[in-house]
Amino acid sequence: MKIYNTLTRKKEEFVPMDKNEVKMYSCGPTVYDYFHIGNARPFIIFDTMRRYLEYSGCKVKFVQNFTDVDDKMINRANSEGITVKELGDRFIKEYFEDAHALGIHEATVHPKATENIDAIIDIIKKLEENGYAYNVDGDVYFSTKKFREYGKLSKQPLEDLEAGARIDVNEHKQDAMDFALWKKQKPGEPAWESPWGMGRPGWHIECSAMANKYLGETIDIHSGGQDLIFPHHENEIAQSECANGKPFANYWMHNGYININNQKMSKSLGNFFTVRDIREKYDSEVIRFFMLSAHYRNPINFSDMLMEQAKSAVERVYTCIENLEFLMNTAPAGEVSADFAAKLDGFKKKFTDAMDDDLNTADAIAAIFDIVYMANTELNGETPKAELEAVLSLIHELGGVLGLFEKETKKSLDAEVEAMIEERNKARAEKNWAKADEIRDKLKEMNIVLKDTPQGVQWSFAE
RNA sequence: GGCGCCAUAGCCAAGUGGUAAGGCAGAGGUCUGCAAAACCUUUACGCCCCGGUUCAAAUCCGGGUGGCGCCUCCA
Repeated sequence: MKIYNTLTRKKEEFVPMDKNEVKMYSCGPTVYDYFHIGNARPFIIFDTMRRYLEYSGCKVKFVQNFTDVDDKMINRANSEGITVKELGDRFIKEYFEDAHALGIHEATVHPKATENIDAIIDIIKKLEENGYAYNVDGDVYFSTKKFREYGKLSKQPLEDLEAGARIDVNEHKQDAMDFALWKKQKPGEPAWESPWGMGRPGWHIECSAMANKYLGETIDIHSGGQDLIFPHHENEIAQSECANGKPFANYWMHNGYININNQKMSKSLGNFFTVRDIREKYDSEVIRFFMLSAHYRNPINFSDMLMEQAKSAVERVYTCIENLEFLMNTAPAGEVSADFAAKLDGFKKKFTDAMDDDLNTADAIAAIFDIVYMANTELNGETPKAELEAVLSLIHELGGVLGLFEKETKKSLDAEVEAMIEERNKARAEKNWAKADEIRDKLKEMNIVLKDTPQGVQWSFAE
């Protein structure tokens, strides 16, 4: 598999350090609010990455943190009149609700910053010992000038960064580009004991500490949104590599933004939609399909029209699945022919080739639509049951890698509906169209749509 | 000022040297009592513009134009 590595700005063959366990770290949410659709992109993308690695036979240790203490958390907790912990607990719960709905598997570990203060203090101590950190009256900073490679991820030499830096009003820092590792407690703020006095972790150190603690000094893949490249990921590299003297991450993956009218969606611009809100209008799989319908590094626009398009596309696949399930009822026995098996392998290869090429989910989805087209055009009442089963299972197998088409479609007809359909069939046989339509309308009110096909009456739930 | 990304049909979107995937929407048709679904056919002589390299360019190179992002918390 090839991965575009932000560190080298090239697509590279992915070679994990340990074939038996890929180590992945992805920056998780700051749990001060519901997450928005822009936040959801990396969650979905890297969940898909993880699923695909697992599908390919790798074991994956996937760590995604919760930032549950920082300025935003504190401000929000204050304005709501609750503690930072209460706020964090609440939105961690809300995160899981939305994440589960979106088919995002739980990470192997979801560490919280506040529960890893020891690890954070340890790494700051190491940085101090190694001469990269300095303490100014209880605030501890990282000295960027000491780390020669600072800027290697964002490809920005320190001098250029400094030239562009806005004035940071902080007389404690030795240099404008230095950043806080440990922040001295201010009145009313949550704080922990440390060698530098009461305080809390800085913005970037938690990821270095938790990646180290749960995955080791060097990890395979580190991922997140493009806006984290600088300064967050740059600082993580500085911290981890200066503390451990080893490369931090071998591959850096960054997803593009979700835009509204071609402008980045963000909390500060106020042009965002929460997943919670969108879920009221669209099925979660539609949201997921939308995310995966473009390459993860490209920006995508979000709009109702595009969601409607995604919805129709998802429905096309489900219609095909339902049709196949329907055909199964009366399918003749028989084996899967060699030709047919080869055909299915071809689809599978197209799918894995696409995924192997830097997670090209758009092409992978196209492979699934190729299967749909084949099923719609070539399969019918004569097709052996085994072949229908094979197609269905392939759609579910490949869909499962993307977290799509996983919904249960099997229905259990209750006796009442069955009787109504039977009654309508009788009416149709007698060419009593008025009565037939009346029954069909009644079923429609019950959210059941009928389709008259050469094989008999097929039905499905509307929507 | 520094670093970087993007530009493909009405809409979305793959494709990085070999002659334009896929989805949505539209049109015509098949099937049907009607409908729905499905299927078939059809929709870019061209991939922002201008040059260049090549037998061959959406794809590589140079120069433009337009849009966006990071450099400040941000996925």
